[in-house]
Amino acid sequence: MFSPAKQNRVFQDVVQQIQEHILSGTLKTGDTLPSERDLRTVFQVSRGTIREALRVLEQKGLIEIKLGVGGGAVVRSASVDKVAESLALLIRHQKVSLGHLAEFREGLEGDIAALASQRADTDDILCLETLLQKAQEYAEKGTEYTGQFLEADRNIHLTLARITGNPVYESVEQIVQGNIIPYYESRLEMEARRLRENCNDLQGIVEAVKLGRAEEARSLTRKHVAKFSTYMEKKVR
Amino acid sequence: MFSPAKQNRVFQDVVQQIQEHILSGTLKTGDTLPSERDLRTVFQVSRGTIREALRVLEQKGLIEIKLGVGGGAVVRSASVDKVAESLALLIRHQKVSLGHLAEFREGLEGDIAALASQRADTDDILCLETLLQKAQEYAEKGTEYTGQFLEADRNIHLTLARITGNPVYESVEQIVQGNIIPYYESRLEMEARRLRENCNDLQGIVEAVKLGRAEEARSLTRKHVAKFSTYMEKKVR
DNA sequence: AGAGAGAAAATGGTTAAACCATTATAACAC
DNA sequence: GTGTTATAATGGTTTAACCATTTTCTCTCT
Repeated sequence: MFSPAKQNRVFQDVVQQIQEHILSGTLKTGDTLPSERDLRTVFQVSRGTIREALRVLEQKGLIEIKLGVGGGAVVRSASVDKVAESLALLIRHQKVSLGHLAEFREGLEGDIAALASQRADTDDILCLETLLQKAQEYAEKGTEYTGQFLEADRNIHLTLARITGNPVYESVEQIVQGNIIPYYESRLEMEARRLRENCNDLQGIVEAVKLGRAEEARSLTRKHVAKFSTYMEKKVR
Repeated sequence: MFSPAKQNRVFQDVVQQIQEHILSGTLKTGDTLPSERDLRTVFQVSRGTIREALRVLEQKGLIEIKLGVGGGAVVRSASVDKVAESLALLIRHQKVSLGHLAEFREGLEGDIAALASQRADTDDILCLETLLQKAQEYAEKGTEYTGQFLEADRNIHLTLARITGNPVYESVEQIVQGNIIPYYESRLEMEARRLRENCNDLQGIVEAVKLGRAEEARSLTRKHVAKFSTYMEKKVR
């Protein structure tokens, strides 16, 4: 029925006003805000208050600060960095487990692969096949190249996300990968046999995408991702 | 090869030190940091600098500030709020279209429904059936109750997300709904027939979840969500 | 005229001291 | 005891000053 009464801190109003103008487009990416001393007169508050507001906006990823003449607060282009950062904090605080993230990833990558199958053009396929070939090369070179293989694998998934043409999938994919891959790399030590097995998975996925078989691509991708998660669980135990 | 040289702002060092102690567990949830005036002497910096650091930590969701005697910065239990907030900012800032968000939602809700089917216990089913009944009542009352019907629909989806037991799904679901529902409500004016049709969709989904038929639940849910999106597109044109 | 050095100015970063607003606790009056 | 009031601790805000960095302009030397 009631919502918590808001704290009336002056800097929050400053944050709110500037944020609205950024989100509504009045302030565009690359625009520079007035200097702190000018903002002081605009908002009729002290410089300290202005600076607290700028710290919040900076932490939200909406602006960055440049020094010197002509410097000041510059409106940033939207990026996934801050989402990834706060998700990483949650994981370190153990509110979200890697298992939860891996499960989410399984569904996510499945949906992405299914959509990509329906939308990939010949250039996209070519790109995927190039990446696949790299992955195969690293896989054949053996376990010393696990890192490079995983990077190729990661690129294939990112490319699939790009092929969907949907920026939401692209961003979420980046966020999830940014938080889950470091764990894979530090904890997965695959045998050569596993590397080749994963590589075959990837080949099957690319093939399904090429042929436009959405549900097959989804299913193969889910199994592929789930396999990684299973390795993880064994290692974590 | 090189990474960007870090800016040496004093408050960032303060942030870093406090954050490390929170994440490492030296500072536990509920602990209170020393007062700003004490921190000033601890870190040997001015109060303004301390306050800028506290604003950053607050925005990260690591602390919250209480007023008055015995107040100060209290270590928070990490929550998904900040991830949700920054993801919502990203969506708004990127000017993600409703179509993209709706498409993402289709996959998301499908995955959620599939998982929920495998995990719902008898209490969960009861909860879903109660919500379903409410939705049916509003649907029968006609188009004046579209708002209430949509709220019931929203609750069913949120409940399914909760049933997965995966906080990632729960928060992503909340974010998507928070960014997409306002548009539905302002632009959708359903005919009575459509209301009942949607209601039947929901009934089918709940039934599939009850019987543990994951793929059926996924498929029905995708169609249900896609139907909303189609209405939207017609209205937007 | 061109190039380099250096001064000047704009701007963020930091400090210090003071006062206001809010809140818990202690002291006091009944 | 109980209710009220005073006190003190603490965050919120203001002001004024100075430092550090960076750009731009100017001047000097060749």
